Amino acid sequence: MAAIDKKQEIMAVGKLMVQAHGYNALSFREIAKVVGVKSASVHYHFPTKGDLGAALARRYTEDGVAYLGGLLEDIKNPAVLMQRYIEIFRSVLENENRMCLCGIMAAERAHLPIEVRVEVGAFIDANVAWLTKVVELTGMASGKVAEQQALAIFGALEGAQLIARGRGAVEVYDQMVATYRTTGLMP
Amino acid sequence: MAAIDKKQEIMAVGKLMVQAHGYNALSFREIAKVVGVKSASVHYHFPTKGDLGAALARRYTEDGVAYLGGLLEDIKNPAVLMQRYIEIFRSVLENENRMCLCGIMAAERAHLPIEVRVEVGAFIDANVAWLTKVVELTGMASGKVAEQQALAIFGALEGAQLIARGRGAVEVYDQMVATYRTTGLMP
DNA sequence: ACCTGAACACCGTTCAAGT
DNA sequence: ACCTGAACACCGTTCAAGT
Repeated sequence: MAAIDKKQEIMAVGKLMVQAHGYNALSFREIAKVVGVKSASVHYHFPTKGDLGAALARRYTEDGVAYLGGLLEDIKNPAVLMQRYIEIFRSVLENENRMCLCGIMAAERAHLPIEVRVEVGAFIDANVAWLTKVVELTGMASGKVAEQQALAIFGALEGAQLIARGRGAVEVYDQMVATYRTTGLMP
Repeated sequence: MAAIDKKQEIMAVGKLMVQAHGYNALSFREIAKVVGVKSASVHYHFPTKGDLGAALARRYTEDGVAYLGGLLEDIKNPAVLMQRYIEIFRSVLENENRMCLCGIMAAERAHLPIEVRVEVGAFIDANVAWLTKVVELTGMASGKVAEQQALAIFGALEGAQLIARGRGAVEVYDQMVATYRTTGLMP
């Protein structure tokens, strides 16, 4: 069988770099070393760093959407759905203190090339859309109000992940989520 | 009168750079150009980039603590105190879409030098301590529970600022805060 | 179609040398 | 005490040249 596509290898290596240290830690020279080519070759596949970043974010969103869509088909209980969603954010944190690829990019968003920013926006939109459905399933709210609550939930979880990561303690994430729940922000 | 201390000038320029684009956008060569010296001279005042970043964070925390302390003395109504706190985050966003200097650094925390990380941690601690007092004033909670709620509020506001900034829309911040309030996360 | 070497303009950092 | 020039090892990017 043929060797794995260089393009796929580059994306795999790049994804880990971003999750570990953010977009600006993406290094063409570093990727080249790991993949076993020269940095100019990486530019052949992804002309600019922005192209690579955008490709990573787009792929990540596609995978996430597929996964969340599956959950929505399999599970009808909104509390369980939310629990699963919370666990996604948690498991990424547990995995070498990484962050959701788009979450960390959202944090860097201001100094991101426009093409990456667009993909990160698409990720946020997809998440809020999914959360809106879950909120509606709970009967807590519907329509515009449900969407607003979904956005608030997303923002709160992003913030919790960020701070827990800064502390290097998953327990901080758990604690914050627990408070979000008891205060009624999320089911 | 003598020219302003070069060290102070460097810090003033550096502060704006971080608030606008984050820690990694801090450039010794760029600062040197603006201040009118060579980059090696900036290193004379702040040996490493970490030293400069830590100094900026420490100063920012000191100023913040002084301001918040003043609020606590002048205002006894916790709802008003919280309103003021929310407005601080909001006004920074309005000011050229900047972010709280430590907020943006908190987002970058994972790839920050340790000495900067410590200062950012001190900023978070100071904010949570202040928020804990406000929560206790409301009578919503006290002791450990109040502290947990304070942490949750801080994280939620950070998240809201982050996302609103990404969107480039202050209204998103307002909307999220409104939801935090109606759901009972904060007074 | 894919890769490379070499160059360009950027970094932070170090250090011997100047005043 | 404060500043500088020059060097070092890093960036992303470009491009003519190779297979």
